[in-house]
Amino acid sequence: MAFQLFNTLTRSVEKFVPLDPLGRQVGMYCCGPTVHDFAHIGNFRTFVFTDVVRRYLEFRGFAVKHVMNITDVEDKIIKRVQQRHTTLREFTGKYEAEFLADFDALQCRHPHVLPRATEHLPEIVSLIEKLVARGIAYQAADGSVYFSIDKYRGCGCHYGQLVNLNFDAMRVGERVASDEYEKEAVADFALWKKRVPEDGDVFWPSPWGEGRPGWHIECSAMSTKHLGQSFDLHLGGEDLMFPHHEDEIAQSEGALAYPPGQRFVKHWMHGSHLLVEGKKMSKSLGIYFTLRDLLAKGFTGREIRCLLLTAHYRAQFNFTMDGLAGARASLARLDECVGKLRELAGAATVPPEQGLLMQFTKAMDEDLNVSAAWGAVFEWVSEVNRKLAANELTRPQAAAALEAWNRVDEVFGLGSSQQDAASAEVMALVDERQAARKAKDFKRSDAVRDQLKELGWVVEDTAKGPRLKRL
RNA sequence: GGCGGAGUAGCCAAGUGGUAAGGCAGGGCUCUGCAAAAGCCCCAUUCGUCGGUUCGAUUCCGACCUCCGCCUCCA
Repeated sequence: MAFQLFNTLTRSVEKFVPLDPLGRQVGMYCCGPTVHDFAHIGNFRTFVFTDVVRRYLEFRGFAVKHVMNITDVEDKIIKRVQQRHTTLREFTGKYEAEFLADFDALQCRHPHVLPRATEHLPEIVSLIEKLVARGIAYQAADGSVYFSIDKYRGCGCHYGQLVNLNFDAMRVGERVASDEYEKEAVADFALWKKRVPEDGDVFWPSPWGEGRPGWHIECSAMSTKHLGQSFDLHLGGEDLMFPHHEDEIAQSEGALAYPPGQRFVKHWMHGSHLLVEGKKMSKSLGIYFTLRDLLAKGFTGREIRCLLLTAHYRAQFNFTMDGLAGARASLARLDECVGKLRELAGAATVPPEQGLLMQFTKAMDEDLNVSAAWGAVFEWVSEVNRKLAANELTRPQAAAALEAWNRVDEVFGLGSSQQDAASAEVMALVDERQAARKAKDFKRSDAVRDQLKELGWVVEDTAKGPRLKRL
């Protein structure tokens, strides 16, 4: 069985083979957040996707170095810093902290390196210098430095690796009036933006005068600094394919001397976008959620993560409240089964049961087919439940099954539900209900059960006595 | 206009040239004082529409319809 991933460069599913000759180290770069506001659920779909890629690589035995940038200087950021009369550092620091709190709530593993654009000015400037030296970048009359796609192509480089481009047929100037720029060609993009009054004190010195870096260049500078000039995986949302990632390739392959056959990134992956309640997300129409909106509605990070994990990353996914309720119900079924296994398994340590792991691996090996993987998990749940009901599971078997689930959950990252301990008051009610049941005072015992329900607890009568569950 | 993706039960969602995984919701039964949980059973003769290829297509080909994404700083 081979581990295969879709590669945007070839538009096909390919066997994943790392650059490392030993086949062990994997360098992975993910385009991180622009910290100008709370991130929304669409952003988090992408981050959960990248988290699963990383976790599955680790599950497969690769030693992953995961780098995710923080874009902490950009047009919107600067505008808001001015509006709020604050400093760049203070403003971006707040949203970066909020982002990481959300990241934690969704149980995403932290990247090993979280580089910030503003902390990589020397690397950025040096990369632009290389491009200028090679004649691929030029300083325009407006003082900004641009990347010349014509010159780049003149060097024998290929622009348009991720998307099929036809500049003649493009609707130029749809979003940005082309006459605002003094670029040689509309497709050229900014590497260094000259300081303007609206920038306030957000600027850095450079050989081309004071200014700030363009957007794309930071990712080229930071990824190659932390992962080397060639690395295995680069991930992001589908909207980043063009121009962001295409420009990253151009900057990197234009500036750095790549030996024949070697390139900037071996494998590009892009996550598809999200619809909310069947509609495109729109801030102006209020069709979007931040994570805190959903937490405020009483959903947990793991429920949201679970829902985001139900669809394949390249398929458009419709995020709905109904879906969240469904995720909650299926998690409850899973938790119930795992909880029973845990009770039976005790502290026994045994190797994991292979059946589930084989089915799971088979599904995930095919470009992270999470739906098929869930299918395997729930078939396993049914089987475990059947054996538990028939009393056919020995302690070591339960421990082996539990261990298999734990391995699967290293990838899904759902963990256990938060069960806080019952208070003395609750325990007293449970005892009172037991006494009433013993005396066959069922009216009283049902009343106590309702009381417990109001306190947020469900009591289940099992062969081993009452069992409490959080509502 | 250019390029790309998708249409599978009430909802979400896999999949295959040989007759449709799984989850949620729903119905019946068993267990239970009653519940809950769990088990058992039922729940798409059908995969956007129309043609074509084939012994056979949801799966391949063509046309059409619908939805979605990118087209210069949006995950």
